[in-house]
Amino acid sequence: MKDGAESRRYHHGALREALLEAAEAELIEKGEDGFSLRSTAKRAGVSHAAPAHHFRDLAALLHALAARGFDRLTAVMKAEQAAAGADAAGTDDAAGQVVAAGIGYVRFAIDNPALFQLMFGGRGGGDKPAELAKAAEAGFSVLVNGVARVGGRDALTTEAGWRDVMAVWAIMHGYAHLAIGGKVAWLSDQPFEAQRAVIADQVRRALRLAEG
Amino acid sequence: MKDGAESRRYHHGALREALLEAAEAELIEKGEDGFSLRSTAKRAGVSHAAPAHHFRDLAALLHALAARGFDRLTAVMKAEQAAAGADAAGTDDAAGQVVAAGIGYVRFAIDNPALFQLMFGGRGGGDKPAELAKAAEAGFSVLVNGVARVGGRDALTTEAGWRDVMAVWAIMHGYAHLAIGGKVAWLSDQPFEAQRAVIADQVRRALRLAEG
DNA sequence: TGTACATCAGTGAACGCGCGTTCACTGATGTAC
DNA sequence: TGTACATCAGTGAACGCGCGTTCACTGATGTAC
Repeated sequence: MKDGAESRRYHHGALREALLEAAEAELIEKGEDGFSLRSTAKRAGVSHAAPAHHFRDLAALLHALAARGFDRLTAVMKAEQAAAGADAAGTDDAAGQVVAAGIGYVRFAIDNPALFQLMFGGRGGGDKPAELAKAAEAGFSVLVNGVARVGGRDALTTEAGWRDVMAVWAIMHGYAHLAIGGKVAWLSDQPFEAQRAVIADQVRRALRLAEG
Repeated sequence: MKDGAESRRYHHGALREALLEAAEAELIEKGEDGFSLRSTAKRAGVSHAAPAHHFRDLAALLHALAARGFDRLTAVMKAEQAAAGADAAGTDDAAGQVVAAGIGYVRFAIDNPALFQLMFGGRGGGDKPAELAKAAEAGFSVLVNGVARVGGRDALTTEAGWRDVMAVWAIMHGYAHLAIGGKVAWLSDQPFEAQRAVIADQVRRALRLAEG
């Protein structure tokens, strides 16, 4: 890591990162089944034994990949919130922020279906490392904070707040999962932009807000 | 099949059914990864080559298993509807039927997590047989018909009806998926009965109905 | 600036494993006469 | 009721495969003096 990111000296210098990128590409191409450590190493241009120096085992690699996924999910949600805030810094703002988070959530899922499925209950189970839990929680707290601003209360300690959070999360998650799974042809066929209004409507239902 | 269901003559007589039951047990014990044709055959007490006489290949077995799952999902939804109808054949009935269907949906998922995940986008992808699509549609139509009764319109040909259907489906599906995935400790720790009120509330939100 | 040495991150061969599938086979079942 | 025969549903051996992981190794990198 002494010289820049372009460095291709061998000892590779950034193999861990390269492996994670290769792993994600493999995941996209082959799906969760079909994914393997060996083909990931091959894609990274390295012998199949090399990853052992960076990841204890296959599960560790998948956990790291999932953690990165949660980081990106959080970033996408926040980016949508920022864009929405810029658009209309107006009256309905708090609800608009939750809607934006929801749109980001679904957008991430549709843009990264294989990763999304890995993150939520996919392969590499067992003892999740703390790093992964922490990344997942960061995404969750974007949602919780948004709902708290709408309700004007702590969203996790009151029954009503908790129900709001669960409703929004469930409806976003369900929509994302159904869209990814191709269970609803209409969803899968639409470009994402056409789905924004539907998602916004659904989040508002979950919060018991009037139609947008 | 000449004599009763108890028959254990060899030629087994009901190997296809026995394999499906063994496969489900394997799925529950080992999860989707770890599932294999060979261990399924072994569990059914038969050589690992025997299944080939009943299922073209592994994918065919999984598709059949998923189709059975959809049949049972449909049955559970209808059973909840029947129970709800018996309880209170009253005013709010149409909405109550959708709520009951939603409760049945989630209950099935929680009682059969591995099967539920197989049914929705799990392993054995590729060309789904018509039998599977038909079984899935039967479940879907329970939901659609229920929503139509609430809205008093065809739920699939109007935009508003379509949004109602999607909102209910998404929120049920998301709740089920999150509960199964153990993402929400609170959910996973509760007995199902304690979750009924929460699920009912969520379905009512999806339909834009007043609090139950 | 040069040399000796420890450490680190690769290599490639080898391991044992369980998998799905194919194959020739066998023996029981059901049918035609 | 008995016999010949086709069909069907099993068996067990064998195939080739890709997998995760281990191992002794090698050669480059970085450090101490």
